[in-house]
Formats: sequence, C-alpha cells, structure tokens
Amino acid sequence: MPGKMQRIPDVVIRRLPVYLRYLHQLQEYEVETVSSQQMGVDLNLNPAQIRKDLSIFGDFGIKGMGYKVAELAEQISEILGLNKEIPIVLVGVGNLGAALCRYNRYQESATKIIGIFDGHPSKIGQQHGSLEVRPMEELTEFVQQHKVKLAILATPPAAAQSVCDALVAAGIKAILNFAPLLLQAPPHVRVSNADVTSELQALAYYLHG
Amino acid sequence: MPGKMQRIPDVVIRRLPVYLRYLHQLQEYEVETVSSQQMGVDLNLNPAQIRKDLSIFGDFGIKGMGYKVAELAEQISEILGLNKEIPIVLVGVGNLGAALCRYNRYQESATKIIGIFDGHPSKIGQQHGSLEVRPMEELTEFVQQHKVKLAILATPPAAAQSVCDALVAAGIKAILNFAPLLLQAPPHVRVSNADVTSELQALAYYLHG
DNA sequence: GGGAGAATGTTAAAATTATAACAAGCCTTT
DNA sequence: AAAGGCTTGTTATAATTTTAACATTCTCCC
Repeated sequence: MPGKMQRIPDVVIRRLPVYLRYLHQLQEYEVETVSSQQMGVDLNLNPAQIRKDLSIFGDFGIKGMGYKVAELAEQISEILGLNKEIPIVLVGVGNLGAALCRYNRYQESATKIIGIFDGHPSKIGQQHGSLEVRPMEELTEFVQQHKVKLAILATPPAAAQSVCDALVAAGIKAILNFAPLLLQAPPHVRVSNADVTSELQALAYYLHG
Repeated sequence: MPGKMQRIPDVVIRRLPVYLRYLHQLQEYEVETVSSQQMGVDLNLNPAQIRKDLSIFGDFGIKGMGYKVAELAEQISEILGLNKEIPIVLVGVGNLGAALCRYNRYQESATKIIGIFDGHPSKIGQQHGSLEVRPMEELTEFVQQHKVKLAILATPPAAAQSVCDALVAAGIKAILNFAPLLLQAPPHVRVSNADVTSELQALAYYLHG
C-alpha cells in the first residue's frame, strides 16, 4: 500500500539478494511454489521475518499456498532494479580487480562490469576478457557517457580516496569498496565495504570466544 | 567487570576491526591519544556507541583525556585474538583465490594464509608466493596438524558445500565464504558470507530508490 | 460447492541496538 | 593545591528490528 511512505531498512534490502538466489535455485529444481516456512528452514531465517520483508513491497503470496517461485523472483528483481542491465565500472585492475572482472563474466547477473580503469601506465591497454584497461583520465567521460551509477573500487589503499572523489564527481551513486580503509563520501553516495582483512579479524574473535 | 557473563553482539565485534584500522592509521601520524568524539567524526559513528562498545571489554579510556592510541590498539588486538598469528587455509585457488592469496601477503595482519588447496588436478603443485597448491586429500591432516581454525572458501559454488563439510569435519571453527550460495554448517561453526554478487545487487537498489 | 487445512499479511509484543544524558574523575593551569 | 574544563563509563530513553500470534482467505478434495 503506497499510502504512507516508509523508509525501508538496510537489513531488509540486504536480505533480498539472499531470497533471490534461493528462488533461482528452486527454479533450477523446477519447484513452483514455496512457503515462508520452507524458506525459513532453508535459509535459517524466521518465517515471520520473511513474510514481513516481502509484504513491505506488496502482497506477493497466496494464502494457503505460499509464493509462486518464478513470480516472486521476478518481483524481487524488479524491486532491486535488476530487470535491466546495471552497468558497472571497476577501478583498480590488480590481482583482486582482475579476479572480480572474470568472476563477473561467469556469474549470470544483471550487474555487469562494462569498463575497467587503472592509474598505473603499465596496466593501460591490457585485455581482460572483452574489456581493455583504460586510463583514469577517461573515467569521468566514460561514466557519464554510459550513465554508470555503480562502481567497484579495488585500488591500493593509498589511491582509494582520490579515486572515490573522482567517482563521486563523475556522478557515481554507489561504491563497492575493497580497499582497506574508510572512504569519505557524501551522504547521497552509498558505500559498501567488502574488506577481507576486517572480515577475517572479526571471525578471529569467535575462534577463542 | 567480569561479574555477569554477557553475550557480545555481532555488530560490536564487526566494528572492532574498524576501530583497529583507524587506530593504526593514527599511529602512522604519531597521534598519541584520541577521544570518542573525534573517532565518531572520523568514522561516522556515534561517540556514545564507541564508548559503549569499548566499555564492554574494559575501562580503556582516561577521563578528561580520551584513549591512548597505542594502548587501545593493543587491547582491541587482544580482544580479537590477533596478538598471535592466526593460521588460515584457503580452499579454491581460482582467480579469486589466487588474488586473496597475494592480497594476504601484502596486508600486514595477524591472519595469515599458511596452506592453499584445490580439487582440480591441474592446479596441484602450482606456486603462489611461497605456497604450493595442495590436493584436497591432504586438507584434513594439514588442518589438524597446524591447528588451523579459520578457512577461506573460494571454490565454485558446485563444490562449496562438500568443501565446507570437509572443513567442518577437520575441525575448522569459522569460514569466510566467497562462493555464491548459502552454506549449511553446524551452529558451532561461524560462516561469514562475502558474496560480491549479493553486495552489488543490494547496492543496485539504492540506484533508483 | 462446501468444509478442512494451510499459509499469508498484519497487528502486537519482545528483544536488540542506538542515542542521549549525566555523574564521576582525570588533567591542566593558575 | 584548587578549580575548571574535558571526556569517560554508565544509566536511562528512544528507535529499530525480530519474533510471536492471529484473523483472513485461498486451495484442495470430497
């Protein structure tokens, strides 16, 4: 019901891709419907939470029956904006960047890297799949020309903040940051940190707790 | 005060590495003390939250003065168990795995990859830095012999669950999972998901919201 | 076509997490 | 050595998030 605008919590948004992947898996097994109960068991989540998450966006279920897998997957895709291809630029084509580049090609997903950039002269022109590493000077124009709104940042930490500034200036709206530092970005730009070292350090705690 | 046992929230544990990195940065600039207020500004966090997080583990601050940077960094390291080296095995030496392997060498951190494994015969024996790819058959013995408790899983999704099972059976206590699927593991094994596609999909939402 | 069973969407309660407020205490300066 | 100004640790309050409960309604089967 779109009567009153409500802010949707981040935690909910972050669960949607989990639901979506699960539904795609069910589709592979040609399962046609699924209940929140079943989803809860398979995903280790509370069924009430799943129903509540989904009901924020609409009445997708059928009472007494559950959710139609294909239909729900379609709905979630639409909520996330994955119906049309989402172009991405990747900055920093080191080991990790190159790996992410290849990873992206194999994954079947709407999010697609369409341009890769690096500040180091020796990298320029290198071929990664169908993509050629471009110099940083071309970043702004490329982003604006292809209306790119999402970026992956995989540079060394020393370069990360200035690359971030350049991305923001070019009109990027969201950044997935692999550099191990806290990026400073304006509030309208969303930064998600995917820092391996931090993840490992947090896990370390549970080894002796 | 260790009088009453209290469960420490995950969110708090996940902020500790953030604090730690920040403190290390301050150390580079030879800053000796820092207040929760200053930390709050720099890390975009509420000062009260920072103080509360830290006070769970002890009284590290000095009233009227703040926290001694070096001392606090030391305390947090100890809380996380980073004082001694934490051995890690990495399973799946594809593009991503190899990148993580190199990444780990450059990062200065207590968490250290000491063994790398792959199920594909062509990979066995390949050299990555000082490490040689071992066959899966050696995993259990290696893990037990070196008392490894933490693993990075970077295999293709199809192999991920069986590798997970093998890791659990070998005595692994925590897994950082890069494979795009939900691992089933017993409750005493902590799994942290670092799934690039899911992260990107969640970010996609904010491009049109 | 009607009744039993099942599963949703929603409302209410509980639990968790974040923020604010403040008394206590330490450092610095006079 | 005493006072003032900071900043902590902690207690209290607010906000958010999770879980439970239930009335509603849909499907399936006889």
